[in-house]
Amino acid sequence: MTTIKDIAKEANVSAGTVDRVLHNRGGVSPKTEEKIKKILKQKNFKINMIASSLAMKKHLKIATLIPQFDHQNIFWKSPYSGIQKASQEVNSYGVENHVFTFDQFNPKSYLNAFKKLIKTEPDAVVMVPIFSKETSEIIEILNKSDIPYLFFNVDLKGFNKLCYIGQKSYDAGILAGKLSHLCISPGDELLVILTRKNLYDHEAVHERVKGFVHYFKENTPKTKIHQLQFEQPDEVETGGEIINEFLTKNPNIKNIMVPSSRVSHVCKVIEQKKLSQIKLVGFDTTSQNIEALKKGIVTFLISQKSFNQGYKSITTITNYLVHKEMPKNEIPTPLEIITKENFEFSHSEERKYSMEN
Amino acid sequence: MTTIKDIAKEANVSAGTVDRVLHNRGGVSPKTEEKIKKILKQKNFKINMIASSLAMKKHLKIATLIPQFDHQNIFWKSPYSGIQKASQEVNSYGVENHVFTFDQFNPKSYLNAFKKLIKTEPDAVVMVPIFSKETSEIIEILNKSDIPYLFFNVDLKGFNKLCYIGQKSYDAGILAGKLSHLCISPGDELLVILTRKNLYDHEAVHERVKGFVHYFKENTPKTKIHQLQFEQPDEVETGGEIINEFLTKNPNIKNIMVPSSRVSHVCKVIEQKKLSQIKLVGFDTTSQNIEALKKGIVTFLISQKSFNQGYKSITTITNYLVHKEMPKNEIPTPLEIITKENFEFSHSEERKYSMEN
DNA sequence: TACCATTTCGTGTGCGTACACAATCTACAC
DNA sequence: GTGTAGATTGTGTACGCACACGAAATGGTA
Repeated sequence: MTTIKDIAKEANVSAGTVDRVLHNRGGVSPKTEEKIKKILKQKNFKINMIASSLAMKKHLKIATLIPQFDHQNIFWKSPYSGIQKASQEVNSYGVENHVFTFDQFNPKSYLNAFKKLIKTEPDAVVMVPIFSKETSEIIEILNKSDIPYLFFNVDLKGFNKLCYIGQKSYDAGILAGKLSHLCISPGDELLVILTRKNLYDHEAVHERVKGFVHYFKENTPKTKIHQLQFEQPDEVETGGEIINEFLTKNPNIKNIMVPSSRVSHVCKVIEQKKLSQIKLVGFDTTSQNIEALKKGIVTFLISQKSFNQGYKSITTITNYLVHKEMPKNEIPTPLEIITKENFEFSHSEERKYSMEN
Repeated sequence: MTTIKDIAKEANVSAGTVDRVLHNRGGVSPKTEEKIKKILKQKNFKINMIASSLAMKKHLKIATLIPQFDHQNIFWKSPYSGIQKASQEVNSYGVENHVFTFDQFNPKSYLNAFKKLIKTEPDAVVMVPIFSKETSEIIEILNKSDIPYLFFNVDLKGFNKLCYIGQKSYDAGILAGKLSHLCISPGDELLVILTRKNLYDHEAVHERVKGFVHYFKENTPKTKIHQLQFEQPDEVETGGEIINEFLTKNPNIKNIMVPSSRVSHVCKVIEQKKLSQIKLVGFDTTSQNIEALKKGIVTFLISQKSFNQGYKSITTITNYLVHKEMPKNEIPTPLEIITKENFEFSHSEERKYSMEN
C-alpha cells in the first residue's frame, strides 16, 4: 500500500507538496506537479479514506426533518431507522445528525420543527418536503445561510437541492400495472382506491395512478379501470360499505390497486368472501402490509426501500460534506417487488437494526 | 463525541488503562476497571472505528477463489465486480485481496488455482466450493494452517466454514412457482428445462426445481409440470428441435421455467410464434437475460444479487479479521424479482461500478 | 527496613492525512 | 550585489486509537 510519504520520497518533495497536488490546492510549480501526478498514476495511488477523514475532523452537523410515525402512520418508521443507522456510522467521521419531526398533516408543525432545526446551525439539511408552500419559505432561509440540503422520499421541483433520493412514482405505477395485469384474466376489471385526497403524497400517488393507467392503455386498452376516492384521511376506515357496495355492483373487478401505503387498511374493510376472489396490489412494506401479505390477502407490494432511502440520504450528504463528493441530482431507489414468498429475505438489514435497538 | 482521553480524564487514569479495559487486555485492578466501565456506559462511549483501524494497521491478506467468466459464462462477472469494489474499499483498512480464478467445468483447474492461492499465505479465504471432492482436500489444508474461510453463492454442508453467503435455492424455487402460477390460467401446463446435468450447480438447480414443484403441489396440485433435461453444457444451443417438438406435442404449455441462469439460451432456440404465447421465468440478471427481459421474451427473472454476494463476502471476512466480528453462519441474499418494468432501478450500483472501470 | 516479585498503570510512538505556519527559493528592481 | 515580494516547498502538529515499554505502586518476605 503506497502512502503519501512514499510518493513524496519518490518525487523528492515533501508530503505537504503531494497533498497540495492531491487536493488541487495550488501553490505548486507546474514541473513538480507534473512529476508528482505521473508518479501518482504510476503507483496507482488512492487516498486512504480512513486516515483522511481522521485528519479532517471538521465536526459537522447534519439536521434531518421528517414526519413523525405512530401506530396509525407507521410508514415513517422505516426511513427513521435507516437514518439512525447511518447517523451512527458517520459519527466516526466526526459528523453528527439530529432528527426533527413534525406532524405530516400539519403545515404549522412542519414550520415549527424547522425553526427548531435552524437554531442548531446545521452544516447541511436532509428533509422530506411535504408541504410545498412552506417548503419555499424554508428553502429561502437555507439559501440565505448557504446551507446545502437534499430531499428524500418526496420530491419537489424548482429548488436547487443537492439531490433527490427516492422512488420514481410514475415508473412504480407502471410496475403496479404489470403486476395487476398478471393477476387478472381477459375481461376482468380493475379498481384503484385512493385513500385520501389533497394531501402531501398526492403528487406521488397521482403519478403512480398515471403510470398504472398508462400501462394498461399501452397493453390492454380495453381493460376497464374503476376509481374510488376518499376525501378524508380516515374515511376508508369507516367507509367500508361504500367499497363493498361498489364491488357488488361491479362483480368483474378482480384486482384492486391501492397507490398509497394503506392497502392493509383497505383490505380490512372488505368482506371476506369478496376478498377471496380479488387480488390486491399495494405499496410499501409497513408491518401491517406485511401481515396482509403473509395471510395471502395482498398479492404484491411494491417497496421503495424507505429504510435505504433514509440511510442513503445521510451517507450521501456526509460524503458531500466530508469528501466534497457531488451526488447525482437524482438517485432513484429500486422498485422492489415483494410477495409472500420473498418478503423475509428482503428487509433483513432493517429488521436486524430494529432488533438491536 | 467522547474520546478515550475524555474517559481517562473522567476516571483519573491514563488513556492506556481505558484501552486495556476496552479490549479486555487485563492488567487492570478490579476497582478501576469497574469505575471505567461505569463511565464508559454512562457516556455511551463507542470506539471510533476510523481511528481504530488506522492504528491497527495489521496488513491482512485475503484470497478469493472463484470461477472465471467469459462471454459464454458471463454469470461470474457480477460477483467478481462486487468483490473488486469491496476490495478497493477495505484497502484503507490495510486489507488486500487477491482473486484466483478457475474453469468452472474443470476440477483440476480448481485445485491448481488453489495451490497458487495458498502459496501467498493468506489470512483468510473467500471461495465458491464448486467441486465437492476437491473442496474436501482444500479445506483440510486450510484447517491445518488455521486459515478461516467462507463460502459464497454455492454452499456445501459439513465444513466448519465461517459462514455461507448466498441464495436459499429451495425458497427461490417456491418463488419461481408463485410467479409462474401468476402467468398461467387454470388448465395450462408448465415446462421446466434443465440445461445441463451433474454439474456444479446441480444442487442449487435441483433445490430450485424441488421448491417449484412443491409450490404447485401445495397450491394447484392438478397443474401438470413437464421436464426436459439436457446432459451436456452446450446441448441446449444445438438442441432446439427437441424443445420445439416437445412444445408442439404439448400445446398446453404456457410457461417455461429455467432453473439455471441460462434462460436466454433457451429462448434463443424456441420458434418465434411459440415464444409469443409462452411466458418464461428464469434466474439471474446476466446481460443476455436482461436483453431477453427488455424484449419482453422473458417475463420474470429472479435475481440473487450476485454482485452483492461478492461484495458482502469480502466485507464480512474483513470485519471478522479486523474487528473480530463473528458473522451469522448463514447470510441469505434477497430473492429479487426483476421485470421489464423495474430492472433498470435494480442494479444501479453494479452498473455504476462497471462503468467506472 | 530493605528487597524483590507482581500487579497496576502512564508515556510515547506510529498509523496516513490535512493544514497552518515557517522556511527557502526565484525573479526582478535597484 | 543586495533587497524584497511572491512563488514554492518543508515542518510540525493534530486527529483518536493500539500497543510496547518501562515506571510506579503494591504486597509479601527476610
